[in-house]
Amino acid sequence: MARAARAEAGSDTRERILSAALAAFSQNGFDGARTRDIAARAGVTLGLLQYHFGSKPRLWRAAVDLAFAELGRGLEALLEDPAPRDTRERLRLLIRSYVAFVGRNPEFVRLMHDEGKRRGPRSRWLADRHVKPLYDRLLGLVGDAQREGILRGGIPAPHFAYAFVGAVDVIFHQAEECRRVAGLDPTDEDAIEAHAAAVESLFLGPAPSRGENP
Amino acid sequence: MARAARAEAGSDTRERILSAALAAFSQNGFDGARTRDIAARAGVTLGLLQYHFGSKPRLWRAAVDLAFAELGRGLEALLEDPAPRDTRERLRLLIRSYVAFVGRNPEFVRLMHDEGKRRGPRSRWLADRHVKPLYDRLLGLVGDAQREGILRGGIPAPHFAYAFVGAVDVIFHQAEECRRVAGLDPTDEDAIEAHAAAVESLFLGPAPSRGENP
DNA sequence: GTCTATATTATGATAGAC
DNA sequence: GTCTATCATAATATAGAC
Repeated sequence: MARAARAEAGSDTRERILSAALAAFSQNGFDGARTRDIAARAGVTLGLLQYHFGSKPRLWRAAVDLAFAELGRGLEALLEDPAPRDTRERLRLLIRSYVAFVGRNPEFVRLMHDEGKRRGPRSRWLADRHVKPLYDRLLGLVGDAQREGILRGGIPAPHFAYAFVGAVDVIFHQAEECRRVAGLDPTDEDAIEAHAAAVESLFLGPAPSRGENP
Repeated sequence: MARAARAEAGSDTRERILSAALAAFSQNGFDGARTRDIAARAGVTLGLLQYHFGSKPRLWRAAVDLAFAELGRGLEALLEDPAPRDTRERLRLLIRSYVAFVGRNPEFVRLMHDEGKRRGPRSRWLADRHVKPLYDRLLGLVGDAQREGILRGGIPAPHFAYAFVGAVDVIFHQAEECRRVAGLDPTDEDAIEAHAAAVESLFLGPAPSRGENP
């Protein structure tokens, strides 16, 4: 099994590089991230990055694919599997899960925001390959929930969708700023929980009949 | 008036450079922006940037100061001058003005988001000098409005504040992405208006007694 | 697969003429 | 104040040994 062993070892290194790249790109953006730094974080040398990924843009794309795969694993299970009682409860779970995912993986939002503001091939690749499918699903959910009267109507779905993801994402995207100006670490589990409750309350309205004090 | 004329000319060039720098830094981030490109956009040469600002970080700070000065002019007038009827109406106007400002000056949010995610001297300078004062005022407004029952209570003010700015900012920050995935240009005046209405509805609740159709 | 060079640009900064 | 060089460095990418 010499071949399998080699593949195994190589694949492990590949993953360490990818993980380091994800961290570097999300912290410093595409331009701010340095391939030398990524190699050092992964404990390898520069030449190996070139061997495995060929170029900085290719490495970036592989890292983005990884980030979205993690999001997929975090959300798919929820959306398909554990039978949600009704649409409202399904939405509530989705909000909770999304806030928890972003709170624990803020690098995901940072990657998206670094490119979402630009024109250019990277930006288009990201929008077409990853953002569009997510956006379409979110738009569908919002539209359905509005028609069922669960979400406030009268708000165009795109504006609703962007207001929602913005309300969730920014506190985690700006975690450093938040720590400094608000003295609050939003990535604490307590803060994640508090933010999930805040977003749920703002977008779903106060929970109906759960026996809490007025 | 030879001296004044020279100062005038110099000051005009300085402003062109600053304006070009603001555009470049907000589009591409600090690391992505190139001093050569900024010089070209301003119609001057590299040496002149060095003469006027000394270094790239100093130029960046000057551009950020400019962006926040523009925000200040956009909001101060509103917060002080045109007597608002009551707290609710004052909040409503503030929301409208902030959405309009961000919609017409998305570079402002992009500057903040490029640094708010990082550690480092630039990030700290921005947080301490510009973000903290704004944040404190917003926190005060939110707290007051919650006590008066105008804003939904039970949400910790920092979470409310970040949810609010996020709900406003992201659609404009991600304008390029939004055009591509949603087919909507959020910087259109109509879209700005629609987003202001969406945020107002989400955070202030439906307008009371304005005679619209159910 | 992994490393140690090295080549090639392109960047921020400087020096000095006008 | 403004421009035209030029410097020094740091980045990505390549070549080739092991």
